Amino acid sequence: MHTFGKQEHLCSIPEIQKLFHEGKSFFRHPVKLYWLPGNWAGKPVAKVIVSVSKRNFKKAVDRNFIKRLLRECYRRNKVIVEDGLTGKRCIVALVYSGKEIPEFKSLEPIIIKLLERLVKEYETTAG
RNA sequence: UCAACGUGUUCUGUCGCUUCCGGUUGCAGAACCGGAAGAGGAAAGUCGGGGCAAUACAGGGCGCCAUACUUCCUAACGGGAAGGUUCCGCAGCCGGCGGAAACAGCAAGUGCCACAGAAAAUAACCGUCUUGUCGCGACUUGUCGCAACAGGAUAAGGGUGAAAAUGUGGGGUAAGAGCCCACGGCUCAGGUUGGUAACAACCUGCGCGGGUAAACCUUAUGGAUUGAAAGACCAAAUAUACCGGAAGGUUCUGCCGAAAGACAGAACAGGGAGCUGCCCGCUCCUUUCCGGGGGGUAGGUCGUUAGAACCUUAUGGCGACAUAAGGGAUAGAUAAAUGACAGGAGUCCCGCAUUAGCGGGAAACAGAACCCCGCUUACAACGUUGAACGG
Repeated sequence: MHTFGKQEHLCSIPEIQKLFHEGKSFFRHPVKLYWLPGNWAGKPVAKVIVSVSKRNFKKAVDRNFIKRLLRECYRRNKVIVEDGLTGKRCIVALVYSGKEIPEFKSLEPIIIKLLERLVKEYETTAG
């Protein structure tokens, strides 16, 4: 139910490059969300990648921690996307662009808002 | 306080991640269930060295780079062990202890040495001594003294400086000087003794040359380059060299042929692209379909986790370490797993009580990326050991 396995990760290099070059994005401090509609036949509704800038966090420990938080937030709230976009497919990137190490409790509501907005935007652009 | 070494919190619940094993369903791709394992002493910096891999490579010289007291250890190292020398510290000397060293050569050549100083390396500014000329003075009348100018000798004294030409004493001399002598210091050469050696002690002899090689350089030794994104293999889609099969407008020419026809070339038609808002026009290109197929992209598999490894004991060695015997072993990700939340336990700190206790807070440095051996740097708290001496 609340799984976040390998299938739901976005791993293909060309797809990632396409997402960051052509994808639409919106921002809610301190996380930026990129997205594009996908067109595969398989199971997951969304493939997700998380990213933290090396410029803001020099230590690998800090970057790993933030990525784990982002992944955890998505895992707990991905029902929003699965219910909102049944039958559709999309690829998503969550980029942390803040400069301080966040806490789980403050980060989770932001992710919820972002995912709700993603569902709305997808419906207005795709029809 | 400093230095060295060691340890580097832990348990339960809920949800979740990666790998492996087992089971169920399914033709299969997969899905689900259960179980096991899952970051460090530095995983870091990527600074040495090696394994491994690819490429290059007759042999030699020059060049370039690295290293630089000695012996030993090691697969190897710029690492380590033991020892030597010099310097520093323990208020002075000797011993002892501790620490530091880019510790081969400036006595092979070349260069450089700020400021100050006459001068920074073929030393003469002041001073000291002396010769000549001219002048002045003295008197015992051809000597002495003083001053100026010109020349010579001199490294004893002065001041400058980080550093000024071997130190002290004596002789010597016009004044001086290793010029000579005594006792020292240092360099080189030779020898004796001890030591594997660096070196130390002593003896003899030539000598006295300032510093600087993290200046060029000289000597000796070593050195191919790249780096797991190395490299090996499998390989969708799309385009396609090449091969096979089928179909392939009209006319003319050449060639083969009796003919049918095949091949080649040209023109026209057709198709496509460009110029343009459109037409005309001009330029360029020229079969189509099906099958095979090589290289090769996305992606995947291997490399890829048992290794010069670790632990214990014994033996050898001052020691680094070596040898032998025995023992325990599952991290393998790849836009990159090892987590989040909640609640305890232990440790430390603060406050209140100062006997149990209560409340609050803190837990560093830091995240495997082919694998090893080192070095360097970071580090809360706790534990162990050592440290400022003798005559």
